[in-house]
Amino acid sequence: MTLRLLFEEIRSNIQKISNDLGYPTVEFDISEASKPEFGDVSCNIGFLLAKPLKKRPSEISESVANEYQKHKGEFVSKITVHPSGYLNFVANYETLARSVMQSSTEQNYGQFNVGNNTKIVVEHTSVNPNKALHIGHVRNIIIGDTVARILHKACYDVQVLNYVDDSGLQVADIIVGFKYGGFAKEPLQNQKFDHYCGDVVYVSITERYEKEPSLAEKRAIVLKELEEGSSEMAKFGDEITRRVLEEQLKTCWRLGVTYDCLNFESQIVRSRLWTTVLEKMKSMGIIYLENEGKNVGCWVIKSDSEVEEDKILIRSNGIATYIAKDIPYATWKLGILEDPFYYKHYAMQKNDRILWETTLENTGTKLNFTGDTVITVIDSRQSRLQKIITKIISDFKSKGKQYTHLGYESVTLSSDTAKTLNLETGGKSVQMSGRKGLYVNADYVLDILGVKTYEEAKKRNPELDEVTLVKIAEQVAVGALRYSMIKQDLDKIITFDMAESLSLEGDTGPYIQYAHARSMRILEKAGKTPDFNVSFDNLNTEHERNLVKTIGKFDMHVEDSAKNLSPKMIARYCYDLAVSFNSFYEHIKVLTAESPEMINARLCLVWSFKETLVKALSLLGIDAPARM
RNA sequence: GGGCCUGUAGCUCAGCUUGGACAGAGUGCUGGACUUCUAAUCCAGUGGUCAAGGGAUCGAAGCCCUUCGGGCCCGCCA
Repeated sequence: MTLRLLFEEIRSNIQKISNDLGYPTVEFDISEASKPEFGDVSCNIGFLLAKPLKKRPSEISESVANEYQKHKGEFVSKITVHPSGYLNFVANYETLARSVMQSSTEQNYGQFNVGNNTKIVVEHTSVNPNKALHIGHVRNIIIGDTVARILHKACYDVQVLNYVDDSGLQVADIIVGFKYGGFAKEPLQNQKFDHYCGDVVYVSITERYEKEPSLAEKRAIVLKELEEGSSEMAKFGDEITRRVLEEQLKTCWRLGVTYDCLNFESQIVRSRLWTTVLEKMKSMGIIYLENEGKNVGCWVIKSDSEVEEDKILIRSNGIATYIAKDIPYATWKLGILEDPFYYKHYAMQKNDRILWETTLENTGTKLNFTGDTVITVIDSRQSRLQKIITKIISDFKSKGKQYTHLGYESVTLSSDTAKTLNLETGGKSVQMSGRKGLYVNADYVLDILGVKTYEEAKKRNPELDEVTLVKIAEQVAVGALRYSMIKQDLDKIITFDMAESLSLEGDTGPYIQYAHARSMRILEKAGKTPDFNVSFDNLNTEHERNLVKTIGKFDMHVEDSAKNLSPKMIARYCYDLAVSFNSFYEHIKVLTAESPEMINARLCLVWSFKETLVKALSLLGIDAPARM
């Protein structure tokens, strides 16, 4: 097992001692010591009892320590009291090392049961299928994918959805471009179709609306025809959006992201879901038909507060608004209503994960992609709308169902990067805009990163063949991008700078991957599998102990990360693990250690590290190449 | 006007949920370490009134209040 055992042992012993001494019950903390010289684990019980017992914290800690000395347990070797009042513990490293290292070789090491196999749905990506994915979408995708991976590790039964908004205005725009704007259906050269639609057709056509009112009129007509499912226009729209989607998904797969099911908005609109939900909301009195005032003739959600406006769900012309389309989808995700869809196979993804799509045609296949908890990953500019949806869902009072909006701040472009897109911002960063062509495509970033990582890998490993080098370069490029999107807090804006994103040193994905490559090299050169059935008494330098401890913390970080829906905690852990290893690597020789026993023990440690890092990195969707 | 987020080293950020021991990284800058398991590395130095003020507490970067700065959202757009 892991460091968790050490913590739990100390906790239960102190609880018992405190009871035996007749102390009042307090919620004391067992935490990692803040500095190595204090030991490994600290307890603050002295501070908490100081007031009720009218004694100095150190005095109380002293009494507890005296009792503790009598039966130290399996994992503690030393107890000390710091003058400040803290009660500090030093681990029994031999026991700890054996315990940690043996469990680290298990297949499911790091797993921790938070979810109890509860069904949970994560929806992310959900990009309009009229353009390529840009760096802002990547943050959404990587957060969603990482959270899904972590929840899976924390024993949730996870399904991942991607909502395809194929019936909106943005789609109409590119259709106008093809039908009336004079754009050829095929891009020139080898341009990806999604890049063509977004970078060329979409940007130009929105620019032309201003000068050509006739085009803008066409848009309204196209939009209307798109919503009528059987029209020629709808068929054409379907063909185009599917081609864009296909290209978008290639980018997602390139990033190591996979899904379980694609939901098409057009189908939700045409299905009976919408009318059912509408009736339900009407009958429950959640929405009202406005008889007077500026919203006359609209179905609205009444606002609770004075200052907030009522929210219109159905316009006076009978057409639903943007937010209205999200409500039936939310109920579908939670499985509140009967599922109107059939399912068909869309694609086979890596690791044999099948990607399904919804369909209204009777394929005979019924599947279930719903969950008791739904997590919708959307940037926090949508917080207001998401709050309304959450409220409506909770009004439905379906037992045990929970709708959660996982928000995050947006990605902006640095002033320098904006300048390369011909926008002078005067040193300020700027919000991206698909409409204005102000964005950096994900594929482009990966390509540029790939060139750099390829050159590096080739320089370091001239003997490797081309195919291997290209693969390593791509893995490192993806690692760099994914890590940069996840290491920061969700509430912090990421200012994307092209030049800066090419720096691969320090707190980056490649730094962590490099630690793995180093460990692999040692194991490779050792030429044998280490024997774990030995004593690890000899691993007694600070570097070795520190590495053992860090390895042993994996499951605690999985638990925290899952409970807080905080992917950065795992990023942080991967970095800490790599730092521990690199420090070990620089100071401790493995293959040239003084005795065969020492070599074996250190090889075990390297092996444990490697196994743990690979598992932790896989939660971030980052591959760990053996060479780089 | 209302709501959400944010302010910690020159720059980018951890730490804040759950208050406690001298406030940590990366980057930058200065210097050092490759005939050695890959230097995408390591080691040392440099660098901070934790935006400001007040409050409760034995104790605040953290909790509460006020103020100031920055971002975002408040449409019969999506």
